[in-house]
Order: sequence, then C-alpha cells, then structure tokens
Amino acid sequence: MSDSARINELGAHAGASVTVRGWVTHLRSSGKVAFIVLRDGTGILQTVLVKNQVPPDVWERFAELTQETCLAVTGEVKADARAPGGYELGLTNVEIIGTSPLDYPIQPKEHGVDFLLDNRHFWLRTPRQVAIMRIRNEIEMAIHDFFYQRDFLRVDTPILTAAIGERSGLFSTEYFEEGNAYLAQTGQLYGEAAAAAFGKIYTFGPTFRAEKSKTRRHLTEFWMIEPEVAFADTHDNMRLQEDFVSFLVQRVVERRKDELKELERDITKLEHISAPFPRIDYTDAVATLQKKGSSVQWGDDLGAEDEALLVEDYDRPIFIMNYPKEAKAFYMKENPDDPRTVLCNDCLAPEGYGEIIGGSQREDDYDKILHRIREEKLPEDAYDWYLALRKYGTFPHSGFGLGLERTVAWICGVQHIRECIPFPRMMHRLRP
RNA sequence: UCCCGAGUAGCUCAGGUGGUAGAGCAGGUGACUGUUAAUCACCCUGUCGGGGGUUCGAGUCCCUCCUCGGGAGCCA
Repeated sequence: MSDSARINELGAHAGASVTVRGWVTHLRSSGKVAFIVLRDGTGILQTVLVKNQVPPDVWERFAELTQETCLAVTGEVKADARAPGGYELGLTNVEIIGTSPLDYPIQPKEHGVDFLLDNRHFWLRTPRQVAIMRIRNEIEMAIHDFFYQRDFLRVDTPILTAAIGERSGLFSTEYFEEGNAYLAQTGQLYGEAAAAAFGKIYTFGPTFRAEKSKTRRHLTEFWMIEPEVAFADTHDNMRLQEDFVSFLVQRVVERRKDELKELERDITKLEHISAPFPRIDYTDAVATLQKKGSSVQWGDDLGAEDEALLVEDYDRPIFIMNYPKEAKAFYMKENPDDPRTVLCNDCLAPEGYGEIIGGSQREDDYDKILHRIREEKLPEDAYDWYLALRKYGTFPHSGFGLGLERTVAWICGVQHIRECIPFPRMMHRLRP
C-alpha cells in the first residue's frame, strides 16, 4: 500500500512507494521508455515508465494519455538530477481519473493575451499563474498578520451601498423599494465610523469602479485594504504605510523565493525596500518636474508621466504629499500651513508601477466638510450619517487604501494586473 | 471618450510595387531504452474579423463597422 503525497513533499518520501495525483502537462516517449510530467498545484513531477518493468496493460495506458488527463500514478521516489525538482517517480502503476480530449487550448508555448484571458479557467493551471497566486495569497496573509500584530480590528463593510464614495463611475442595481443600490467603490466612509467605535481598524474587500479605463493598471473589480486610525495625523499615516508596505515585501522575499524565481523577479530590487520612504511635497514636486521639462502647473493633478519622472530617481516607493484640494476628494483635511492644499499622500511604487496607495488625514470639522460636500454637489442626504460622525465626538483620524492587485503586480514584477487576480473583471470582460 | 497599433490554420506568426495563401507548434501515422516545450520521416489543417467599393483580378488599395492590445484621462 502506498501513501499519497503532493509533489512538493516528495523529498521526504525518497525510496518509498508513493501515489501522486495530478494532471499531465507533458508527454515524451522514446520507444520503450516514456516520461509523464505531472502538475498538482504544488510543483512539477517527472515520472518514468519503462516498458519491461511494468505489466503490459500499464505500459499500453501511456498511449491513451493526453495533455491535462487527470491521473493517479504510483511508484518509487528517486533522487535524480535530471528531473525538475530533483526527484522523479519510477512508475509501477498509472490510473486514469479523468480523460481530456485532444483540443485542450493551452499549449506549452507562447500565447496571446486575449486568448489566454478567454481561457483564464485553464490559464490558471500554468506555473507562472500558480506562482503569482501563491504570492497574492502570501501578501493577503501578511496583511492580516501585520494588522493583527498591531491590534487593528478587521471590519467588513457593505458592498451594496447608497450613492456614496468616490466620484468615478458607479455600477448600479435595483434594490427593492429603495431605488438603486451601488456597488461599493470604497469602504472608507464606513471605516471612519468603525474607527470611532474600535480605534484602529482595517477593511479588506472587493471594490468596484465603472471607469472606462483600458490600461494595465485598472480593473473594474479590485481588492482594497483600507486602514483607518483614530488620533493619527497625516505623518502617523505615512509611517504606517511605509511600515506596512515594507512588511509585505519582506514577507514575500522571505517565504516565496521559489515563486519569485519562477517569475524571474529581480529580488535585489525588493530586498532593500524598507522605511522610511522619501516624502516629497506636491509643491516641491511641481518645481522638480518643471526643471525636468514637464509642463505641469501648480494646481494640476500629476499625470502618469509626471509620476514616472518623480519615481525614477528612487529605488523604493515614494510619498507625494499635500496636493491642491481641487485635485482631491472632499473628505481630506485642509492643510493648516497652506489652506490651498489638503493633508494627503499618494504612495508611488518604483520601477514604473505607479500609485499603490492613496491616503489622507480626514476632515474632522463639521462645517468644513459640509461645505466641501456642497462644493462638489454631492447628494447631501446620502451623507447624513457620515456628517453625524463630525457632530457627535469628532476626532482627528487618518487612513489609506492599498490596491491589492497593483501591489501584487509590483512585487511579482508582472506587467499587467489582470494576471494578479484569479478572474479579472475589465471593461469588456465578464467571463470566465 | 480620445490617440496609436493589430485582426491570416486549433495556437504563434510570415505573406515588397494587386495575380488566387505558407512556416513553426498542436494533431495523425511510424521509428527510437533517459527525455527536459525530446528528436527524425511522412500526412492533415483556411468564410485571410464583418460589410461595401475600385479592378479583368483584392489577404494586399479605398470606405465603414466590429473586436483586441498599448497609451491618455480617472484612479488603487
């Protein structure tokens, strides 16, 4: 009787007979020796079938195999330098669990992006995608660890909301007698309410933006992590951000070396990511950009090109802080040192990955935030409960939102965030 | 929404100046006792994105629509 094992555990079974279940990725034969390469989500295993060492019916089963046939194979685990992973299986039995027709779409070769996205349900089986998803999972677990260690409470905020949040596009759906409900673009406003109840909180959930964006940095559905901290000012906020981002990067570098190697990520660019991150005031950034030949004027929001010009001088993420209030959301606190600006910051990742965090100290003055809501012509009645937070025991507080897929893309060094979520939702893609 | 680029075999692509479509991979058959996206021989594969136009003749030139990619804006 053989024990069963997953491929990455086989080293512990050297010399023993083991059963492995997985799917065929490659088949090779040279007459009387055949190789079946399997994957099981933990690794790749080469198995060897020798004609005169197995019963005829087992040998003949090789001819029935196709790519992605699901198998249970049994054999002796042997260390062999010629096998990927260092171990191979000398087969004594091959059992077919599920057959696979010849027209399986993903081949061991280059494919185009559109084709791969149409076949995302199969694309996920490939080694590169497995590596990305394991790193995504590592980052998700590290996020929870980081906040748990700091005694933050995780708060789950609603996905169906009344019109509230950011200015950009909303997805709507009918909601009984209440008119339209909108898919949440942010959990922040609920996070602020929770910060007054629990002190330090974070949200971790999906958010939705009906923006007609077609770039490598945008999804219509993405996951966002939004801490909110009572009694934290904008400087506390940035310190939390740089500690947080550094923690995530170092966790992946420590625990996911194999996956980073699979992705051919240059680890030296990650190893030195640590606090503090450079802080650049918006006003200074504009001056720097003008010196570099940009046409930005004070008051403009910074474009993608401007951001790239600023990041290129640094080997770690940078903060751009205190933007003009016209360029930013209504809930950001006015800067007492320069009332044209607000106490906010973006965090830009290096190597061209751009904005991964937007954060701010929140406006805690009732009259000022009401004034801003009216200035922006936002639906005042939808914000009644949010305004009430400033009426009953208002408190200084700050928070930020980190885009999970953008962070995964940067740490993995992949070009497009569509590879950083299992089933991406984009402007023209709703399936699979 | 705007600006570029692309759409040819199941997949990845090549097809100067218009003359009736081709390569690799995949697939099929066979050979091979250590292969690594195995190798070798032979075989199969097409609504050239849709529609319209110019022409004796259009994958190729013109118009139009659709789809995809990249970027901008917006943002995380």
